Amino acid sequence: MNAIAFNTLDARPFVLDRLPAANDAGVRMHYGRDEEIFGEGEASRHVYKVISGAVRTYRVLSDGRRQIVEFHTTGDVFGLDGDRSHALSAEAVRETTLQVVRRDAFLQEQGAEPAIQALLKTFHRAQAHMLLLGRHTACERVAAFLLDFRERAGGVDAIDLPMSRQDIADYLGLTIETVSRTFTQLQAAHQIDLVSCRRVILRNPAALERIRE
Amino acid sequence: MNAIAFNTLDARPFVLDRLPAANDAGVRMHYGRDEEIFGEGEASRHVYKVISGAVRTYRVLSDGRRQIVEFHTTGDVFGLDGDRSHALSAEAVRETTLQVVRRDAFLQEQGAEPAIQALLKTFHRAQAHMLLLGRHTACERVAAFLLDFRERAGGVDAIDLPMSRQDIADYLGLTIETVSRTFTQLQAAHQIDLVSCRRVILRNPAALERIRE
DNA sequence: CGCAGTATTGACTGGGATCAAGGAGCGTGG
DNA sequence: CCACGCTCCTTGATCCCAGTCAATACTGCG
Repeated sequence: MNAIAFNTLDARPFVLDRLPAANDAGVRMHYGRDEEIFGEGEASRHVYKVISGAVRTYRVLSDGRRQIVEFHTTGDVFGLDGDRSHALSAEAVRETTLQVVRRDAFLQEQGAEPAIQALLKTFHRAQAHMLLLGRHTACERVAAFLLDFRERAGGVDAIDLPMSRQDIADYLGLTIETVSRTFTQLQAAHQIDLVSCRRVILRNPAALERIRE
Repeated sequence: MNAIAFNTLDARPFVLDRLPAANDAGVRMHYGRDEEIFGEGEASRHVYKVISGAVRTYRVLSDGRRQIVEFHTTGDVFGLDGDRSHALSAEAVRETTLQVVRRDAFLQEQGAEPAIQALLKTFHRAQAHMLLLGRHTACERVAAFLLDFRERAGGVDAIDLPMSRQDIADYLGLTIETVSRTFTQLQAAHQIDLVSCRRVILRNPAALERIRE
């Protein structure tokens, strides 16, 4: 009853709350492109692990600017933003499958060791991203972004970006035009190859690392 | 013996490692202005709680730019940056007393609940700071900074900043000149009063909140 | 084919960085 | 007590990177 009363806008948490409590391993959920996973201000009852696909967590400021806080890809855990309620919103960047577990179960399982490890990892990512946003040029940000996704792809030099230019811009604290221009520059410098706008080949990762610092 | 071999540059960890293991509540340490608490790359064996004073955690980039990741004041816990070794350096902003506990003891105590809470708090601060650095004007950053320290001071409108303009600049991702100019602007707009360069009175916190958004 | 959404490119603007000079605070020593 | 030197802060002038505005090109899809 509670779940119905507090979730009239969204059927998903309702479904989850009805799951047998014994099922601590959680449940798999599927989301389509741009589908909302949770919204800022919603009660924070679950933790999510990416099985496949990609997720963006973000915040929209009062003037409409959007800051993407993090992209989560296969294996990443997210949803621990905020205390009792979410400080961020989360959406699927593309077709995405998630493992969803109850937040309290996740934080308490097995001496909380997995929870702490996941939290530490997310925290360290956030710190790294903060350092990037501090005082870096557009070129440094884009280079760091590409190298990050190269690493996530297992070190392969051909990357398929799941997200749009707008997503990248909002993640790096730049405009879509600046991101586009920077890609073009890097291509002109023979450091990347833009096969299509979503498919990038890193021609010279070492040079990108030098740019990133 | 281990402790001596691996800490010839710094006597402090040596001292800590020699403490009886039974003393899980930790030990108090005192640091003078600008004194290093730990350095980037050092083994990450302890967690710190601020008893009094203020601490900055930061990273110096290869070109000399410094990004201050966070200021820690009374009650804050820090030192969980990095996994086995510190990703950041930490220094006392001014005379500071810390409670120092062993990292493993801290992460395992009482079902790890306090550790998770401390970690979540630091994480949420990092997220908030990231949002600030994303795409905000100098004015918005400074306003947010002042309101943050107002809150830390318990909501009093007269704030004594423990740190220099350079520290503030490196924290907000601005230059010292821009920080100074912004303070001057806010004073001209009667929103703050600069009694001295370290002592600020917030004349109109509501206006600052509007600037911050 | 035409349409809509997305990406690229160009011209111009502006906020903050940079370079440079001057002022304020403060401890030290005569 | 003041003079001196040092550090930190403030102010001014100019420059440049990225934002803004605008037009064009690309892409996928009905």
